[in-house]
Amino acid sequence: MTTDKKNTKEKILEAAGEVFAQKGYAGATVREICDLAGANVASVNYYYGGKEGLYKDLCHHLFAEVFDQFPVTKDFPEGTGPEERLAFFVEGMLNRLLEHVQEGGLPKKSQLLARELAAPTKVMDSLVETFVRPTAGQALDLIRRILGPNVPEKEAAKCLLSMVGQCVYYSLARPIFSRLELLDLNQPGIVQELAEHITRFSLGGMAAVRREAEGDTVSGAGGGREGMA
Amino acid sequence: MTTDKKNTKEKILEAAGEVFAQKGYAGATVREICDLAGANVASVNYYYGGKEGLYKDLCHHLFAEVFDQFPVTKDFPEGTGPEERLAFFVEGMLNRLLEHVQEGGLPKKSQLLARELAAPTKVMDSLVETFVRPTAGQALDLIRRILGPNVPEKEAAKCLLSMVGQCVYYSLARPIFSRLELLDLNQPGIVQELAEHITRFSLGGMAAVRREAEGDTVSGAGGGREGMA
DNA sequence: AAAAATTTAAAACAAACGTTTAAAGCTGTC
DNA sequence: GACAGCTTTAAACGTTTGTTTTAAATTTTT
Repeated sequence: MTTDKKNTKEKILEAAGEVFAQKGYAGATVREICDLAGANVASVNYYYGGKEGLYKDLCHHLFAEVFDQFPVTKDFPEGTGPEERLAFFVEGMLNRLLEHVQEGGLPKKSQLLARELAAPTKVMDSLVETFVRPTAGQALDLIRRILGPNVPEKEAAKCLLSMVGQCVYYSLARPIFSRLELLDLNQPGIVQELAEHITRFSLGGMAAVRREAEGDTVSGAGGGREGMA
Repeated sequence: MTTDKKNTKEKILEAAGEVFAQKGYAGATVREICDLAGANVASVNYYYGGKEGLYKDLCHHLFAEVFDQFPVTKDFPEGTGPEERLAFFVEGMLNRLLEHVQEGGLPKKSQLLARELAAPTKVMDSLVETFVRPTAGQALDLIRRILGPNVPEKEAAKCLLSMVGQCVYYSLARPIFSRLELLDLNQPGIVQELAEHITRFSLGGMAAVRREAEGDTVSGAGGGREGMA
């Protein structure tokens, strides 16, 4: 009963993570996955019904894992302000995207996410509904509270995208800024450092959006909501 | 001498743009490209030395086109502040990434960029050196001027990534937020609207970073540098 | 221990891949 | 018109792809 050696099914899933992340869906081959798993070529069809089924199972497995591991909300004390909650959200989000940096593994989830963004498969639909939509809703609530009642809904959505965009970009654009030598993601504590930056940057950005919505005229006296974090 | 009908070579490049963007490098087939171009299967090898050569030529061709079409700097009047220059930069950058939205074509460049990010090929190196590095340098200069002398270089780099990250995200993450119905990129004037948002958001974010670097103590009196856009 | 169900294994499948080949078509110059 | 130099064509090349098949091995149940 699987005491020492793992299931063939699990070994295939693990190997698929490596190969799909590295080669993409089209680029990966069933043979390479099975070789890496030490299993026969026919195993993929036997356990997952084919290459496509394996890919879908893998995606859901990986995302469920990392979403479980890093929450973006928690039970704060009653009076906790939205700024502090946002900081926690950003750090959780960034951890989900950059988990591999600290754990020292291959960036499987980020790679698969990047590939799904570049070429959405059928998996994208279920991923968005299962994982992204709830998270986005939580973030939008926070953002609305920070922006106040005078900022239109559309502006709040743009702020959400601006904030999430930063998080995702640090994960996605690594091939670019590693070549530019702008930032070394491999130094210790980098994820928390980035989380702090993104939180500060985004709070500043949202303060500017709020000032704009509430009219520039009263900007002299501090706008009413920064400097109190 | 190519009066009406185009060169076979050019027709192949055009068809390659469609197919590579839609299917990716591994997913695209030489046969499909040639069929779409109305050319023989052997043409790709004849003109471009193979699938790989065609892909490289295509990438450079497309990026050169869009970088030419949308500059991110221009000759401003002498006294123009960095904020206004940044607004121009952001709009140019966003136009490069979302050009297809206004022109109503397929997002070939964005797709290819997304795919290169997800799985960098040899092309990524030359793309970064030819197109990205100069642009990043220009942006970093602007950002340094906005942040002032007290902000460390590393913080400036993070601000650059935060700003560029927003621009890229609006282009890259379309498969996600179109499913979330957060933002409709197809409405007229959306690119300029987003450019204004990103500029405002980023200036606010950088103001916050600057305040942090110059010490939070003097934050009460407005920080000294926003509200004058 | 025998029987049944599950899992692994090797081999073969047709289809599709990028590329090559060799011949035919074309265009311009002498 | 004949020759040379590009260009285009159809066919075939050897690989590699995902999947299927058939049988042996293993595990579970009786």
